Amino acid sequence: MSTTLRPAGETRAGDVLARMRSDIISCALKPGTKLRFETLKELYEVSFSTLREALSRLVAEGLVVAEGQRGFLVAPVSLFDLNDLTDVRVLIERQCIRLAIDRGDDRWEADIMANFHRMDRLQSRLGASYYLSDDWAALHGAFHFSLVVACGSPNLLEIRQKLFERAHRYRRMSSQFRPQWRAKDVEHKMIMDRVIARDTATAQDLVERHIRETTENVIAHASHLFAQGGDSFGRRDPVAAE
Amino acid sequence: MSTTLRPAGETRAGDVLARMRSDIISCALKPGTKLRFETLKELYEVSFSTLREALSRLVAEGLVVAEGQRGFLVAPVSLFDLNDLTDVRVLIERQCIRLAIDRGDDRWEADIMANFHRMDRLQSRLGASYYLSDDWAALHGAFHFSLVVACGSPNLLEIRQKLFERAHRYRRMSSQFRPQWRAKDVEHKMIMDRVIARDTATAQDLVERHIRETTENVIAHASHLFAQGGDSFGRRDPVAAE
DNA sequence: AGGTTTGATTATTTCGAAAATCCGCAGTAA
DNA sequence: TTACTGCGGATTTTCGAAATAATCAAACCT
Repeated sequence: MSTTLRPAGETRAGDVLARMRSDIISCALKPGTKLRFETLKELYEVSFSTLREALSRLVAEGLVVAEGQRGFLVAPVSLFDLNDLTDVRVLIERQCIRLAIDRGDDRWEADIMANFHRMDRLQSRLGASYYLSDDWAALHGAFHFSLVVACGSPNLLEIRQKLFERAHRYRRMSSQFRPQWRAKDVEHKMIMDRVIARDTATAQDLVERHIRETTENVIAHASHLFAQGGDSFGRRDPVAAE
Repeated sequence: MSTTLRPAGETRAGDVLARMRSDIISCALKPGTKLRFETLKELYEVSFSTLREALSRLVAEGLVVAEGQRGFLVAPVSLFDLNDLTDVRVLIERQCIRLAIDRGDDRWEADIMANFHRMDRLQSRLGASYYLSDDWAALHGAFHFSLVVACGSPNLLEIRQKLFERAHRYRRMSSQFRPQWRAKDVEHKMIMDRVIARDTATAQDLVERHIRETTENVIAHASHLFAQGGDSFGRRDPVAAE
């Protein structure tokens, strides 16, 4: 499971939260799985209350759903959710990019290049199967984050981060079946170039295409996974007020 | 405090969650307040673990912040946060309106009119101080929700709802100092008319103005409250990655 | 035979005590 | 005086058992 071995720093519940989040995103805990307390207690070596706290927070992040008095389960995946998620991500990411280009300074530009370089180097070191690596995924996430960090909006960044993580779960679902990923590195370089050139419109369009094409790839390679669950696939009730 | 007395239906933690959320939004629990467990245990008549679960969820909703191993406190307010919140709300709400107008059907239109009517009637019944009423606030929330419910995006609606609640806290902060609110009902009617007429551009602009003017009113009447806390006011560190 | 109620089993939810951690203060040394 | 260190009290965090609710199946009634 998760290889995070940092007992210090924060609370134990916070540690379990981070590990569970990682395990859900990486699909070590599969979508739709019932989360039984006894099982989890063994897996993460903590007690009921601590688990409950971690689960509660994951519910609010949308990675776990709570069913009345019938426990928790890993948030199911569906074609509908993936498409909806993609549309919302495009909206948020375009705004982030726009603001970041408006407000970013030299230090921001340098940070982007540094992050790209690290991602790029690891990519060539890992070869064709880089997309399976959790380390690469972390650097990939850091690169995309560095592009928008200068937007200056904590709220926007927080929303973006949660959506990014949920989307990562879908990417991860499909990656184990995908023989080879397309040349994302070229796209990343183009996005970086347009962002640093402060070419807002083009940068936004490139990022939107980047997101949408990834979603299309996921659907092409992993859509058969959505049907297996039985429930929660296809169109959801659109009047799902909270 | 909260007058919600429905012990049945959901779990006790869910009940406490709802009551605390209500109390924070209505400023019965003031921004920046330290949330001591002993105090809360008396207030809500539950035990540590149950409180902890409710608090954890509120953290993820942005209404409470957790400080390492030093407990929880009601999320502080600040001019910076209010402005940021407003900008993000405008982005989200404009998109919701656009999609709802695209996708809404007759039933949706009827629902909007019904909600407006209920809000409008209560408003005239309450007279000049309607903005102090929690009941009116609930109907006001329901009206705005009905405008966008047809957007068909669960993710968008969920984000919108959380932002709306956080904004409501700011509205509430200022309402106790505001001698009289401007004629919001006229604005609401105009928004409804343009939405039902499927006049997307105008409806979006009206909603944006509605949100921004409310924020300006809050700042005009309650900005002095932001300074009292001492910390967390004015510009925040823009590189506040999570 | 089909459907419903009852009761045993399993899982979740809640509780309050015990362990771990933090904060303030006094005492000491530089 | 200022900075560092160790103790006492208060608060948070964690734990596992007890209470509560849901599930499943067998027996019962229609």
